[in-house]
Amino acid sequence: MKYNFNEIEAKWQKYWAENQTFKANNDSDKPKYYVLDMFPYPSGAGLHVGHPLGYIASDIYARYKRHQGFNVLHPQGYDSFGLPAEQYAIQTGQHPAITTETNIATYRRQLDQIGFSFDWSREVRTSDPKYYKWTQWIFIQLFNSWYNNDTDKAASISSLVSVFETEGNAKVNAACDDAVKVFTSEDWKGYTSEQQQAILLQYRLTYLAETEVNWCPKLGTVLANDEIVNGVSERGGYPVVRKKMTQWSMRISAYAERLLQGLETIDWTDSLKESQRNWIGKSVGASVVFKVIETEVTPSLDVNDTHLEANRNSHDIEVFTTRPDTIFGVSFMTLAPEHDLVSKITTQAQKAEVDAYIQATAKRSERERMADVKTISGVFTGAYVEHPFTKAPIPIWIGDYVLASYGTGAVMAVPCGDQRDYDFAKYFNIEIPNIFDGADISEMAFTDKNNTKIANSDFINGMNYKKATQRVIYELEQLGQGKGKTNYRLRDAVFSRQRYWGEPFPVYYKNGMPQMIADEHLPIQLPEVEKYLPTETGEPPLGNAKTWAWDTIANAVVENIKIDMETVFPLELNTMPGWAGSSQYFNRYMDAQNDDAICSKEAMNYWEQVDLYIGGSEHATGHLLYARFWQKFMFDKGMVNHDEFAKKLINQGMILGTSAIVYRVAGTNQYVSKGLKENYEVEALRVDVNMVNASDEIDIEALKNWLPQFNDAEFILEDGKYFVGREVEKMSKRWFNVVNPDNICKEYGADALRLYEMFLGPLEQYKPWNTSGITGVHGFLKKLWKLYYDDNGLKVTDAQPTKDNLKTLHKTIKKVQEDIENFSFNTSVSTFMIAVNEFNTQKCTSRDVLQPLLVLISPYAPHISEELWHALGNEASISTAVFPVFEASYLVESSKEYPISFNGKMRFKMELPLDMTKDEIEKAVLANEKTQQQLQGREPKKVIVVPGKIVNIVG
RNA sequence: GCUGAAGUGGUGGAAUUGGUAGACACGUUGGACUUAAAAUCCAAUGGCCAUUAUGGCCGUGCGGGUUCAAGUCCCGCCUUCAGUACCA
Repeated sequence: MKYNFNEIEAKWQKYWAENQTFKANNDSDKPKYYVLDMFPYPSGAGLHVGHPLGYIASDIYARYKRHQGFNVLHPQGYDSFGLPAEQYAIQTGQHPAITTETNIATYRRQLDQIGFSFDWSREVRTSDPKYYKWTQWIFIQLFNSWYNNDTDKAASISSLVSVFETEGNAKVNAACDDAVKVFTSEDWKGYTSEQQQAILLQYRLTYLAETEVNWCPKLGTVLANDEIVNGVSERGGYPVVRKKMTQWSMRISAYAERLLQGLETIDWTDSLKESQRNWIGKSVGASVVFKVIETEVTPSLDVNDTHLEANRNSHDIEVFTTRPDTIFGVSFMTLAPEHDLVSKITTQAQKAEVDAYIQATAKRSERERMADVKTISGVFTGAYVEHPFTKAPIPIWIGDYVLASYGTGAVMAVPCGDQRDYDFAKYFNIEIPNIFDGADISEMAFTDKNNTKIANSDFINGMNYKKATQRVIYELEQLGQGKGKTNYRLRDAVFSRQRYWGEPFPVYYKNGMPQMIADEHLPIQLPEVEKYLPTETGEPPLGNAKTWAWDTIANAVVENIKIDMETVFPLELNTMPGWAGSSQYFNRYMDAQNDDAICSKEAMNYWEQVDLYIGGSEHATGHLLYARFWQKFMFDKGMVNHDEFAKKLINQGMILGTSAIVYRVAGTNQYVSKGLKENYEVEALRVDVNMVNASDEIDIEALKNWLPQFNDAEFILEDGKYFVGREVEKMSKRWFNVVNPDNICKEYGADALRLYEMFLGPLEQYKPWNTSGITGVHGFLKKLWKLYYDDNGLKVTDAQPTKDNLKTLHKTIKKVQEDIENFSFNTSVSTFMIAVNEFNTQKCTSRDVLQPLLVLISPYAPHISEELWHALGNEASISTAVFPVFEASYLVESSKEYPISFNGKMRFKMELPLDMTKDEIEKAVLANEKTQQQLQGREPKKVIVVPGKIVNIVG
C-alpha cells in the first residue's frame, strides 16, 4: 500500500467535521485547558505559508493536552472588520460584508485543509451583529462607569451622581479630566441636565472630548498612537498630522498602574512585558508649581478657570520633574509651543517673535520634528516665574523640544543636570549654575544622579539624590507649590474612526449630548450607504446613510428625514476602531452561542481564562494592552473572574520569504546569471520564486512566459544555467515570494506542511521559508508509513516488543513530552525521525510499540496517525487516545561508553558497567592499555570520575 | 541613546543546563537501480595536516578569566535583529 496523503487527509478531515471530534464541552468533569490563537483578519490574498505557523503550534499543544485527558477549548474566528475590505469597497462598490464573506470562505477552506482541531461551533466574527452586539454592550458599560482611585476600581456612574448630590465633587478621587472644576452639592442641583451630563462625561471611562488626534488625510480617519509607525500610518504608510476633533476616548490611563502591576502576575515573554512597561512609561517625581511674576502679564486672565489643585491660579505654571533634587539648578523654564499659557504670558515686546516661532513649529509636521532632533530652537516670552524657594526671577522660554503631550507640556530646565536643557542653555547663552558637588559641567550636563551630592542648594546641601528629593517635596508641600507625583506616558485611547466597516456606536445625540441606547435594543446594525467615502461636508461615511436616526418612542433605527429633535435623534456617525472587537473575543468563545450574555457565569467559572495564547509580538502595545484594559474593567464589574485574560503568552516568530532576483544589464533586455553579474552594470529585479529550484536555478521558459517583458529576453548563462540571487524579506505579493499552503498540501500533504513549519526552527524565531527542505519531512512520513505497511499490506504483528524496541519508544516519549511542554516543537521532529530509523533498523513490527508511537506523532501529523491508528483496528479517533506514559526503567542500561579525557580532552571511549563505584571505575580505566599508552609511564596527578558521565585524567 | 533577544559548518538548526560540539534535515559530491528522468537506497561531507590501519592540530563573534573540564559561568569589547525614543 502506498502513502496516499491527499486521500488520507481529505478522509479524516471529513471524519473530524462529521463527528465534531473537537467540539469542547462546557460541562465536563475533566480538567479544562484553553488554547487560543490570535484570530486572523481575512484578507483577500488568502493564507500564505507564514500565517499558520502559530496555529500549528497551538494545535499541537491542544491535541497534546487532549491526549493528557484535558477538556480542551481551542476555538477560532475572524477579526473581520477592517480597512482593506473598505478600501476595496470604495474602489469597486462591492459591500464589505460580501468581500468579507468570500474571504472567510477561502480562509476556512485553507485552514481546514491543514487539519486543525478547532471547535468551529464557537466561531466568532467581529463583523457579525450577533457578536458586535456585545462589543456595543461593553461600550455602554464603560460609558456608565467611572474610576474610583480610592477603591482602585471602576464603579457605576450612578454611585458618582449620588456623591455629587450629597457633597459635590471636592472629595471625589477619580481618574478624570484635568479640567474638572470643583462644585458643591448645591451647585450640582442647580446645573441643567446638559451641564450635569457634560460634567459626567469628564468622569466616564469612555467619554467624548475634543482631543488632539493623529489625522491621516489620505485614509480619512484618525489613528491611535500604535497605528503610527515612524510618523506615517502603519497601514499604507501615509503621512499623519495633528488635528483637534471631537472623538470618543477610552480612559485607559485610569488603569495605567494596574496594567503595569498585572504584568508581574502573568507568564508572558520578557520582551513583550518590557514593551508594555515602556508604553505605559511610569516615572516617579514631583509636580511643582511656579508662579508667574505679574509685572507685565496681561490683566485679562480667566479667573474662573479654577483647578482641583488647591493654591493654583491660571497664571501658575505646573511642571513635572523626575529630579526635584535639582530644583536649585533651575535657570529657565521651557513651555511647549502649544502650551495654553503661552499667549497669556508673552509680553508685548516679545509677541511678534513668539507668534512667528509658534507658526513655524506648527507648520512642521510631527514627523519633521522627530527627524530633526539636533536643531535647537526656541524663543524668550519676556515673562518670568518666581523660584519657589529663592524667589529669584526665572525667564520663561518656548522650545519645541518640550512636548505638549507629555507631562504638563512645561519643564523646569536644569541645564547642569539634563543634556537637552544644557544644550538649550548653551545655545541661547543662559546661565548654567552647578549644583553638583565636584561635578565637571564645562562640556556636558552631569546626569548621573546616584554618584553625587547636592551643593549650592540651600537646605539640601550635602544630601544625596534620594534624601534631597524627599526634602524638596516636603518643602514644596509646605508652600502649597507642589507634591510627589507619578506620571505615565500612557495616553487615553481614541476610540472613534471615520470609517464605514466597523462597529457602529449605540449612541444618539440629544441637545448635543450623547445618549446610550438601552441594552435590549442592541445590536444597532450598520446601515446601508450608497458610497463608502466621507460625505461632501466631511462627515464620516455613515453620514451617507439614509436610515440612520434613533426613534426613542419606537426604539428603532429610522429614516433620517424623521429627525425632529423631540423623539427622533441623529445617531453617531463614527465607528469603533479595529481593536474594539478583539478586546473581548476570548471571553465570547467560552459561550459563543449565548444570546443573553457575553458569557454565562457557569461557562466563565469553568473556563476561567486563557491558559495559553499564541500570537505575534506586533500586537504588544495594541491589542494586548487594550484587551488587558477591558478585562480589568470587566473584572471590576464582576463580569469575569480573572483580571488578566491570558495566563501564558508565546510570541511566534514570522516565516519570511526568500525572494529570487534576476539581474538585467542596464539599458538592455539581457539578463546575466548571478555569478557573472560583477562584470556588468546591472539592475536587480524580483521574480516569482515558484520558477526557481532548490539550487537557485531558474526555469528560463517559465520566466519568459511569466511577464511580457521577459518574452524575448536574452540570458547570459553560467554552465548553461541561469542562477538567481536571493534576499530574505517579508512574504508579500509585491516581492513575488509568496508560497501558498494549498500547493504545499497538494504536493506534500498537510502533515508534511505541519511538520516542516515546526522543523524550520524555534517557534519564537524569525526564519526564512525554503520549500526544498520539505522533502526531508516528506521522506520521513513515507518511512513512517512503510513501518506499518509494505507491498503485502499491514505488517504490524502481535510480537512481543524487544528491549531495544521499548528503549526507543520510551526515549521518544520522554523527549517528545519535554519538547511539547517547553514549546520546542522543532526538535521533536528530529526525535521522530530518529525513532522511525531505529525501529526500521530493529525491524520492529510489534503493535505494542508502534501503536503508542502514533499517539506521540499525532499532534504533529494528525492525518497519517489517524489513518494508521484505524488501520490497527481502533474504532474511535486517535485524539481520544491517552498519551503514553514514560517508564524510566526501559532506559536503564547496565553499561555505558565512557568518554575518557586527558586534561579535559576526550581521547577514547571505554565500555564500563554503570553499577561500578568511583574507585572501581578509576581502577579499570587506569588498568586500560590505552590509558597507559597516553600516560607514557607517568603517574596521573588526579583522576576525576563522574559516574555515568565521564572520566578525566589530569597529568 | 535606552530596553529586549541573539551570534555554532555551505544552509536551517541540535547539544540532557559545565562533561564526546555540529544531532536531525537541506544542499553538495560519489555510487547503486533505470534506456532516461523521477522516486528510492548506500557512502562521504567543519577546517588543516598526515596515513598502512591507527592518528595529530585548530575550531561555537573577539579578548581575557574561573574550572580537571566552558558553546554553556564571570569580566570587557564587537556585530546583527527587534521594540522605543527630545518622556523632563
